[in-house]
Amino acid sequence: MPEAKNGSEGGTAKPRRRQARGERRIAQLLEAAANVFCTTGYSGASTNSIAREAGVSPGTLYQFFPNKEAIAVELGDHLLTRWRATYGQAFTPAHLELPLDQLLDAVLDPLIQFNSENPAFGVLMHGPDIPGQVTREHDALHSSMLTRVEEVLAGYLPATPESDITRVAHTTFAVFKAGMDLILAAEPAERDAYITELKAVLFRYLDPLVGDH
Amino acid sequence: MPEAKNGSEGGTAKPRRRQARGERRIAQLLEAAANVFCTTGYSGASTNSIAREAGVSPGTLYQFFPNKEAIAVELGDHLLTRWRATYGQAFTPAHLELPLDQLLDAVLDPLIQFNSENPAFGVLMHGPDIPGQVTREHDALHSSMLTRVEEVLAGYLPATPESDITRVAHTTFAVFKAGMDLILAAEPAERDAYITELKAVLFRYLDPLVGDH
DNA sequence: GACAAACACGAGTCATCGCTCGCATAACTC
DNA sequence: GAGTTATGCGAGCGATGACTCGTGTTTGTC
Repeated sequence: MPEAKNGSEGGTAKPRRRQARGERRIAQLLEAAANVFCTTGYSGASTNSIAREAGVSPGTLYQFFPNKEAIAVELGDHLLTRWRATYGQAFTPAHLELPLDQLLDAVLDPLIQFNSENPAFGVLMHGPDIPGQVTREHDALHSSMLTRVEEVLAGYLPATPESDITRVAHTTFAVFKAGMDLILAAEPAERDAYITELKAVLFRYLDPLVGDH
Repeated sequence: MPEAKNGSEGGTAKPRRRQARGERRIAQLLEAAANVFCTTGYSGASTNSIAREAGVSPGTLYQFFPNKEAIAVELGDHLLTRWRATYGQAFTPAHLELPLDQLLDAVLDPLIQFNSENPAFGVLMHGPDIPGQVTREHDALHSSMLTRVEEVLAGYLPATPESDITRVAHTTFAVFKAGMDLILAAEPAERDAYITELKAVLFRYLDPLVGDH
């Protein structure tokens, strides 16, 4: 993916040298944006409110981002990169050798932890009013993860038609996401119980399919 | 619930006689609003776009609704009323006597059909940018349904602590909603397969709990 | 210290959108 | 038909929010 930090213009946009102060401001603004997006959603978040949350003026915000969408894109890129790393670890081949219950622990725990620590991820990826570019990047990631799950399932279910496997993968994903929302919405004291419950749903769903492995 | 069609004023707001033409316009506007809400979400829908979709002027829209929120409230009320009827039927005591697999068929099929025929319901009930009144009414409905499910579960699981039952009910709901989204997003040709898949998830989740009943 | 470039500010501009208002037409009552 | 009320229109008002611009300050370089 080409690191195109400078708006949407193709060619050689001026790469404007940043000072350390500027880099700090950018990080500050992105964190502020993550907070505001979490509480009000994307379209509910005004650029002025993001600037205020970050403790800077609107003009300063536009020193670093060409428009509101670019903030979401940049934040989405950061989160997406870190998410890719997280799920890359989660799907380690060693994990996939485990029996289903331990496999679920090994795969889900890092993913759950990531979403707990980065609630903006869910908001930005699944919100209804998100800019097109973020949606497209998320869709690409989603299908690559889907393919990964399908490959794993296909290993367990060699005789099953592809369309069935795809459906099971989609269903697994949807259940994970629903459980994730439940976990995030639960009181901290309840979270572990809901994590266990999500694993139970997926275990009982997948165990009969995986069967004797 | 008091049928308060006239804005939010408490007292005796003038009940303004409607002609048949006016009732037709209202229905037309509500249907237009449902369409626009489905495609752009609530906050993305401009009152002008709703009026345009209905083929009337903005002024005409405000002849019948005091403000944008009232449109969502009125539409939400209609859908909520019909939904209550639907799930009242679905949870018929006779259905609850059935073995789990048939119980799931009997309960879920009407609910799935309703959501398929009224996609605005899901958008309005679960959207992130919905006016407070709709949210509150939906929350009330949600907890009443939750209670209903908890009662059923408590009948099957007399020795289980209340907090566990609540968690199972929440989880069941979340899985249903996720499956519903999947069904609505699927190609029409795929829908039946996804309906079956949703039932499979819930059956395998609940069967070990319900056990020998 | 001198110069340039990056950073910071916040009042102001412009477009959008919820909503109003004056006026015209249609329908109901007598 | 006369009077009244409901319905219909669409230009325009006011508020909001994304974004700009003129100006001043800090940082880096020589």
